[in-house]
Amino acid sequence: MRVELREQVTTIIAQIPCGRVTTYGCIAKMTDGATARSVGAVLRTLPQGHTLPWQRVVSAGGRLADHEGARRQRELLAAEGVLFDRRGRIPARFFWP
DNA sequence: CACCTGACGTGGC
DNA sequence: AGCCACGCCAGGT
Repeated sequence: MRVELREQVTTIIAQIPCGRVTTYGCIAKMTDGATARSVGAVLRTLPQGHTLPWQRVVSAGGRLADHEGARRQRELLAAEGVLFDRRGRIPARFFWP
């Protein structure tokens, strides 16, 4: 993918406050031409040792995307105060712009 | 170049 | 609610 795109995406994710989340689609709209799928591609190919709060990126409707780290993601979010409703979804009040 | 495979979103049923 | 096409696009084979 284009380098500027990776930079835009990583920059945005780095700005998500602790205890808040945002979606792939939302990030995509903030960048210049990215799609939700390409945002996912960026997260998938992050280098080892990065410090990005990747756990704060969720799917539309506050659901967690189905991937290997989903279990871990849920723990990290819960640890920073993000709650899940009984259907496993994150309420809108935790969304960052 | 032609496929295939995803950390997606939306709309229809 | 759950399932399923479809559109989308970056990377790998």
